[in-house]
Amino acid sequence: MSTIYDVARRAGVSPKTVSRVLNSDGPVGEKTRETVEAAMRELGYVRSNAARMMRAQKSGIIGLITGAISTKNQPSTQQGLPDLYIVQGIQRALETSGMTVMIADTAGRNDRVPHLIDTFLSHRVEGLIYVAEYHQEVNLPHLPDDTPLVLANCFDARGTPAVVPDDRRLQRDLVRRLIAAGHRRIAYLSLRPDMAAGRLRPLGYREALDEAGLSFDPALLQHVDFDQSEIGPQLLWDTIDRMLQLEQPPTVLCCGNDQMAMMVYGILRSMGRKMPDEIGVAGFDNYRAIAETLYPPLTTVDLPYNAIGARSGERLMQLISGDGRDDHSPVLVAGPVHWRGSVTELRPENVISFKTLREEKQ
Amino acid sequence: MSTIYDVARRAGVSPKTVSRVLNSDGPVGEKTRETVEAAMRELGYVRSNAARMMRAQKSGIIGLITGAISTKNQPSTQQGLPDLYIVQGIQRALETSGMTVMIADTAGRNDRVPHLIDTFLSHRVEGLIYVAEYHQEVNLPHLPDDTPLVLANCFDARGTPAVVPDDRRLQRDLVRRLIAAGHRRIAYLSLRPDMAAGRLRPLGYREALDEAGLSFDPALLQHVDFDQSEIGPQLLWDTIDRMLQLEQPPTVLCCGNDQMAMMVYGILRSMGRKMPDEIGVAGFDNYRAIAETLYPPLTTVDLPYNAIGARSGERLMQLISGDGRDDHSPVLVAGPVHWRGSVTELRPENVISFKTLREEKQ
DNA sequence: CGGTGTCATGACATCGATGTCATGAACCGA
DNA sequence: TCGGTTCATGACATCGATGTCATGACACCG
Repeated sequence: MSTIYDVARRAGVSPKTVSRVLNSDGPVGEKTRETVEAAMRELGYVRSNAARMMRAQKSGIIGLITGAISTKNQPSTQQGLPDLYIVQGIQRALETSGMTVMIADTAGRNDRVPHLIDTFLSHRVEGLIYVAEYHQEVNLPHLPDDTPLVLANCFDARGTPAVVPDDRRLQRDLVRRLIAAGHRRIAYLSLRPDMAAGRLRPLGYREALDEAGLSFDPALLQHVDFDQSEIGPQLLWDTIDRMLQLEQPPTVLCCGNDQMAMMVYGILRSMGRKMPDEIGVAGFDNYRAIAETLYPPLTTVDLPYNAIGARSGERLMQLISGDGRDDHSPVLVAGPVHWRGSVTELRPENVISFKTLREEKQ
Repeated sequence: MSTIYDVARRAGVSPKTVSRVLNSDGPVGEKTRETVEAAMRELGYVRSNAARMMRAQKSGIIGLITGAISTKNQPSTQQGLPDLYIVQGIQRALETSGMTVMIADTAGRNDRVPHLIDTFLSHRVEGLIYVAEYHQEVNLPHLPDDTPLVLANCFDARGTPAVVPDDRRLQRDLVRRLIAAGHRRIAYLSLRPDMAAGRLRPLGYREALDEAGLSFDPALLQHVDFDQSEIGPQLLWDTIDRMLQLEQPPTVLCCGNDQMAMMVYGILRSMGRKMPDEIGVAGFDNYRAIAETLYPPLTTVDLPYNAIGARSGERLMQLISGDGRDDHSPVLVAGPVHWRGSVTELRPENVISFKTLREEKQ
């Protein structure tokens, strides 16, 4: 591959002049510039990043550590593709910055993280983002102080800058909307409580109930470990069955995520329940491949992974430029409710007394 | 960040000796080695890739170009996450090679590909892999001859080394299996014929019918552009409705992919058809998030994107080492049929005459 | 017309790791 | 004991781009 020297020789100028043309540094004569540009074209010259970076002491590289790529063939993924969308958002946020994003994958093994960090450091990355597959607490090895780090979709105990979903608010918004549609008996099939989502979302659920003056019925809030491959569906079936046997059965089932909702569709139909007229279903995530393809399409709330990524990227650029290095409060991100065919708006006479609530929603 | 010189000074040796410790090059005295290693530890030394690569004229970097990350929020993704799994496979294949994989995303815009290639060349990648989101023909800009390129999940007219799914064989294997299970009226809801998959898979379908001596009924093979967001579901509904009205209706519906199958589940149930007893459904891709979560679980055939990635990685390493540079035949990859609850094995008395076929399947 | 500035260009050093060659010490066999 | 060998180490050049400083050619001003 040709170098700046080759170009210089061919154009009959000094390497420095070629460099000037490349970077529009100092002044270059019009004719000289053209000769040099021609030479570069003819040789198919591409500037060496290694040499450049070495001189400049800046790599222009952002390192991204994620399991997005390799963890996606678990027996059944409990969530959508959060980390993937996050990565996408990061790329979008950084593409205007001129930085090159390097992605490294953990291959599902957290013990490889230190090694990946080392590789990145050897490339002298200017910043690192660690992306978790679901909202959780993590504990990364320490980094040299001059390399900023942002945690996306996770947080740690050291107060490292983090960007996480606002689970509580999202669930609250969704339930608010269901209430505004006239629903009063709202069941919630939650994720395992050892996950951040399984802890925070029920809080939002209750918050919405409280606001509307609806009493909380413990029988309607159940944690279901639905993605255990064997007994998961059975657990889900039993839980739903029990709820439907209640004296005042729910009119909507809120699911921990869209994938659980998909499973619930099959179960309700096997039970002979008509959706959405007899019973509605709501998801969480707005995992479009599912939410829009299911029949009827799924009402759900948008966990904006893209935005989480984008905000992470922005936060990192901020840190690189030296700003907000001692701001330790996490960035919370939320998204809109998507109202689709899987939940009925109950008849107006039921809804009318909640007019105010409904307006507030907007 | 500290350099080899800092380490040398601290250890009281020359930089070259430090280099020798790092690379286990020439001989180093036991005590010297320990001193140097201690110095490195104390300084938190990490070797600079830029300098190394510059000297060595080798980057140890493989470039990956894909839309895997950004294309995943199309209104409804027509396929699973093929390119993602492919990327995963590539990583797995390359992780033992000591190469660093750099992933660049097209952000859904093919016009950015030349720019990405330039970026990679400026990093002096030792090889490139282009990953397509679905099996198709592509046309990339020319590369300098000394940088090898492999096409994954796509091919071009120039005979660039390529690794693609064996769509024809996969569909044939699936239909063979259905026939072995006793099915005779097998409908095929195919993808658009302008996609490689929409052309090749019907060939496999017919091949399996021919083998078994079953006559081909054109009424049972329909191309459905199901992922047009508005009319898609309606088209699918009408097509299925028409097929079920036939004098001899099908006993199984083969779908162009698992996502179409998911939609078909909803439609059949809305029509009041019981699955799998009245009618079976089969998919394509073994997109597990769908196939295993649907109720009942989906019978489908495994399009092994992982393997496509792995083979691509291996092929690239081969090219880099100089082997098989003039082998232009594409690598074809297939996977197994996954038999799940969405299709019934018809009663033995129906099946018995096909014993031979059934045995052959194994 | 000499001095001062601007413009266009080049010589040279530098970034960090490492290949090449040189040097000195210890060691070995004859 | 001496020439040859191996071992341990260092001096120096090199990779390609670019920052710093220098140089020569004009132009402009008083």
